[in-house]
Amino acid sequence: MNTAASPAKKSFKTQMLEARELAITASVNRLLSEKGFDAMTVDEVAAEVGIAKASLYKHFSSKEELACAAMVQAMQKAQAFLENLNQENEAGDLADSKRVSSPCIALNKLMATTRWTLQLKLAGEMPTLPSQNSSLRATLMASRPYMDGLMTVSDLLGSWIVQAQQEGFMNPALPPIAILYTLYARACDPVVEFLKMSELHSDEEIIEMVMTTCFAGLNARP
Amino acid sequence: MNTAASPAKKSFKTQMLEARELAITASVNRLLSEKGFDAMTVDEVAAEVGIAKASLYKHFSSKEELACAAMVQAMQKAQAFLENLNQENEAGDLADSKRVSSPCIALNKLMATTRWTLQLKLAGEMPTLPSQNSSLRATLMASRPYMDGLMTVSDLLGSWIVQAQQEGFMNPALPPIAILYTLYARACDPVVEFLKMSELHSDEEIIEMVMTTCFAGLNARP
DNA sequence: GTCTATAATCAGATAGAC
DNA sequence: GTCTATCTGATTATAGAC
Repeated sequence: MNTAASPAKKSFKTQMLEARELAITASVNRLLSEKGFDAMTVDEVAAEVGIAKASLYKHFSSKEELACAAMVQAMQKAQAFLENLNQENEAGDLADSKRVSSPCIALNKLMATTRWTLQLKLAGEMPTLPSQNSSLRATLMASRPYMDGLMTVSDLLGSWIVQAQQEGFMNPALPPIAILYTLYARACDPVVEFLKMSELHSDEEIIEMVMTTCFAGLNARP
Repeated sequence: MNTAASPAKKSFKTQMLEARELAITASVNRLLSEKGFDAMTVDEVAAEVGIAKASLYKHFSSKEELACAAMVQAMQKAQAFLENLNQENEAGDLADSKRVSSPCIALNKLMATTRWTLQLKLAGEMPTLPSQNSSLRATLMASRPYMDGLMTVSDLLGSWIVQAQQEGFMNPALPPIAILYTLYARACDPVVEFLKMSELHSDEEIIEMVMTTCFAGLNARP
């Protein structure tokens, strides 16, 4: 651990190491998004990063740890996005006097987050969640950084959901937890892949369709 | 193939064989629903059926064929359900004079189908679709019975979707294919499992919540 | 820390007796 | 057709030289 007095002291070696590990997690992230945890092999990761498999195991003690590191990184990225979104809107509220006490902000934040999630997914940067009982689940649940990130993200989204319900923009009959899960599920929505495979629509159109079905539903609105 | 003149001629041996294969597909169906194709092992199937693994391979030439047979059976079950639903409603229309030309029938059929799908899923009888590129996909796409069933089911659902849109009950801005995929996706919706794991709601409540988010959306309705 | 080579394990598939 | 025993290949993980 570095002291605040010598922040640049870790430069050479550790910086190289961190860069290498960043390259690894980036590759893992892409492969997790493309094939999922089970189908991804450690050989593939090593090949894509460009180092020997044994070297990978010097950085991460198992395939699960490897995937976990990538998931933690993705979770922290999400956390940063959400917190930034929160501050942006608060700042906007204060600065723009025309929008003072503008409603619908909580819903807009939730929609912006969902849109961002879908964009990541279409870009192949969204590691698929282990919805089924995988060996990865245990590792993730035992990972403090992952669980902390998940908790923070869930708390933020949860507060926006409750707010949007109180403001009358989201269905108050739905338990917030059900809404939260429904939004999380957009990160692994097979509809996105199916529509992408059909090649009938652009990425933007796909996002808008999924956003519509998610928030407005399939039924017609008056 | 039996002639119509001797329908009972296949009785003993082939009947036993068909019963055995039915038991196999039933076990496969359950395991596919519980763990998915990749996580399911042939050893497990053999153990659950109560025969040796080698005996399984006398019936099915590969793990893919094994799963395919179960998927075909599930698909035919779905087809039967849909066709029955179709006839039921037509008969009801003619018999009950009060309901003649009653609208909303197409939408009701779609909702009934979705509800049925969710019930199957909660009962552990819905084999998970190979959303990611699995070796199973190729086998399924090469299977005439499966593709025929899929086609029939899709055509029926598609016609109901278009009708519901024309009658003003479903969002006409959404391409029918997007609606079709969205309904298919309910068969592997992780929200169902998440809510089930939370143990806060009964199966009926879970179904109603997912139905609401699917058809009415997350947003409030006026 | 990185490499090559290899161990260890597990799962799909098969051989051959009955 | 069913069984036990075995083969084969793929994959995770490690040993040991550099």
